[in-house]
Amino acid sequence: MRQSIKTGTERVTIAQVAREAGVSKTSVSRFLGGEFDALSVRLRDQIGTTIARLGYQPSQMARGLKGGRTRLIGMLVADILNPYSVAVLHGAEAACQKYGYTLMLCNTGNDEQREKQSLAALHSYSVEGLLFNTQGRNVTPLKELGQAAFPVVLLDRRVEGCDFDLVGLDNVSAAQLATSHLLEQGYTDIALVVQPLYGVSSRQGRQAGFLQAMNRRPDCHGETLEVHIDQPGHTATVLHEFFLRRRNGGGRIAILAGNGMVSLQIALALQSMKLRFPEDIGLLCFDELAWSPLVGAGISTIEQPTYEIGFTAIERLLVRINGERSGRKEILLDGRLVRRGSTAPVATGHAAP
Amino acid sequence: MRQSIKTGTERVTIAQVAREAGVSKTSVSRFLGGEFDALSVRLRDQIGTTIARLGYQPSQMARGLKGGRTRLIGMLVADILNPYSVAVLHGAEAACQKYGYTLMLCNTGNDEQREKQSLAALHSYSVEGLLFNTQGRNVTPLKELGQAAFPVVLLDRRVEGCDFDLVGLDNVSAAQLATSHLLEQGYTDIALVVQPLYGVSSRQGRQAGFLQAMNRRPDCHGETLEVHIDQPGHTATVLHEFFLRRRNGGGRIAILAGNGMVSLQIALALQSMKLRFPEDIGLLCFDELAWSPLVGAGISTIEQPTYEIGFTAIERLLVRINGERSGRKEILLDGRLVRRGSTAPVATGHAAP
DNA sequence: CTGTTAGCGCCTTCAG
DNA sequence: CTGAAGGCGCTAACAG
Repeated sequence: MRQSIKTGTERVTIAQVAREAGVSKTSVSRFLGGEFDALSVRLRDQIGTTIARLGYQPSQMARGLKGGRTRLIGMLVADILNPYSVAVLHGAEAACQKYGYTLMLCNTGNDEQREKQSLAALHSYSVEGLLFNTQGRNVTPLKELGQAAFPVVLLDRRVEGCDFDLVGLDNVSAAQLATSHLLEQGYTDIALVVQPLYGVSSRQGRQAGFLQAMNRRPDCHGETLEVHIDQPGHTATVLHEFFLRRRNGGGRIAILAGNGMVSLQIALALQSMKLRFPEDIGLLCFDELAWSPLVGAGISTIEQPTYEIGFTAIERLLVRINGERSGRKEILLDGRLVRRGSTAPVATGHAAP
Repeated sequence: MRQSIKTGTERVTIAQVAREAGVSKTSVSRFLGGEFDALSVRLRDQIGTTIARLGYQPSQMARGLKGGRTRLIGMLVADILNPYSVAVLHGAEAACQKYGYTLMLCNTGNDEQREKQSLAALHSYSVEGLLFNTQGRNVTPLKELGQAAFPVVLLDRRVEGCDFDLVGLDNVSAAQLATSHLLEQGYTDIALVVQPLYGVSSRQGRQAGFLQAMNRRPDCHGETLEVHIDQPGHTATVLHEFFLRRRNGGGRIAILAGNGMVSLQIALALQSMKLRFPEDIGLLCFDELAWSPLVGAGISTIEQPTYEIGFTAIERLLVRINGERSGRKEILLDGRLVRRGSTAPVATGHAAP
């Protein structure tokens, strides 16, 4: 006879519904499970009415406890401040809503310790599966999941030694597309600017595509520049050195930014160096951002189908959750080139001041 | 003796730990609950070792079922594509991680139907509290929560007829700050451009601050422009009309953008109208965005302490969850003016082409 | 078609 | 200090 001190919201239970409807809990449970062919019309109506009247909602906790169907999906994001992650999250959340799942979100901030803790947290809630955008280093905890055949779909970044499904961009093709575009526009000295390659397969893929495209043009020069974007001024320094190194070669210089975070740093660096694009330097960026059309004459980009990536990843995960046991599958979606002023061909050599 | 067909990850249970450690489930439970003073050192060690060896993690589902402490917090976001929401989410997620909670995220896309469904979903998982960034219209389901004294903290937007706590920007002051800045810089014809005011208290607050500041300057002209940013070209049209209407008044025109989403539309519109700032028009935007420094001579902004808003909101929610019953509390944080080129005072009347 | 009986994994009295 | 027993809300055999 104790009163709940907590909220006053006494949760309506299946037992209450059963009692008020004058039936057994089992029947109510069947109703909830949609087993209508196992219920007389009379019962069905009584139960339906009572549920509506009481505003009853089954507890997913209790349901999950029994059968393991928690209808929960965990999502681990390497960096929630990265617009890419958010865009993918958007698609994933939409898919979850469509299929009746709920997303538990953890941001790891590219930290392996937090990644591990978050993994533990999600596990403790018996999520049915995981969408995983890993930070890349020290992936032992992930591997354990793999051995346990736990449903996991990787986002964007592959993990060595694990045979998880993956959904992401076709990085090699996209980078080829990007590089070819720059070459076609008459750029001859191109720097691919990326965050540290180590451990991040998508960056490596983009580099591979870049190199392949450059190799077809021995008359042109290509190099990869690694920048630490959390280190203030680093991008500007690296860029400056590159520019000094190549400016007198007589070629036309361009930069290919490896992702949206890098794009921002590059745009800021170019601004501080007073370099305009495309007059002084060509610029093409991975990731279409809200502001891509706005800066200078507009920045050309490789747009990723981010919403689709997130949505597809959830669908793939649900397939796994529903028991599919086939081999590892990679779903690579195509990037799209968005041409803007920053890669326009400049008539003649327009010298910087 | 049935094998789990699902994953092969046979969940380690408290019973297993108890058996292997040669103790009772109760003792293990005490260990988990931190009741060490009720355990002999020997037991404590045995249990600790066994837990570590088995990699046991208690099921939050089962825990929650019993006592209601699910350690789950639901977050309802009006629009995940709004950078503001993401920034707040960032802070909220960090706070959750700090305090051992996990976030269940739902995006309502500013749709009242989805808001209602998401609410139901979160409820079914027995979240202990809710962070709520409502779409504003039709708030009956929210009110029911209020009557049940369920812990809720509102983000950014107030809800009429509910006495929930709220964390957000001090919109009135921030708008005064913004408007004053424009006036000080010599702008005389100012348009506050916002999304529809109806039902969204933060927009109304910003308008109030704007009007208050304008009223102190009867020699200047201020008006509020509502735009529908999902309607292509609408912002440009409204802006164009405003510009035509005021350009011959001899005053200096400026725009105050009501939030980040609007800022983007305005920047695009101005670009298509070939209007430069500050030469042709002044521009000040609510919400500091990654690209604010990049466009034109840089866009002046009112920066919100978004991370802090999210973090504080969680902390406030936890206070409520832990039983605080005091009256409604509003925590309003201050905005910060970031001066850039877009509100620079222009020497003389610089006519547009 | 319907209800009874057992748990799911954990916490919480209540006895030793 | 320790453990046995009961129940949280729900589902899943197993009988009728």
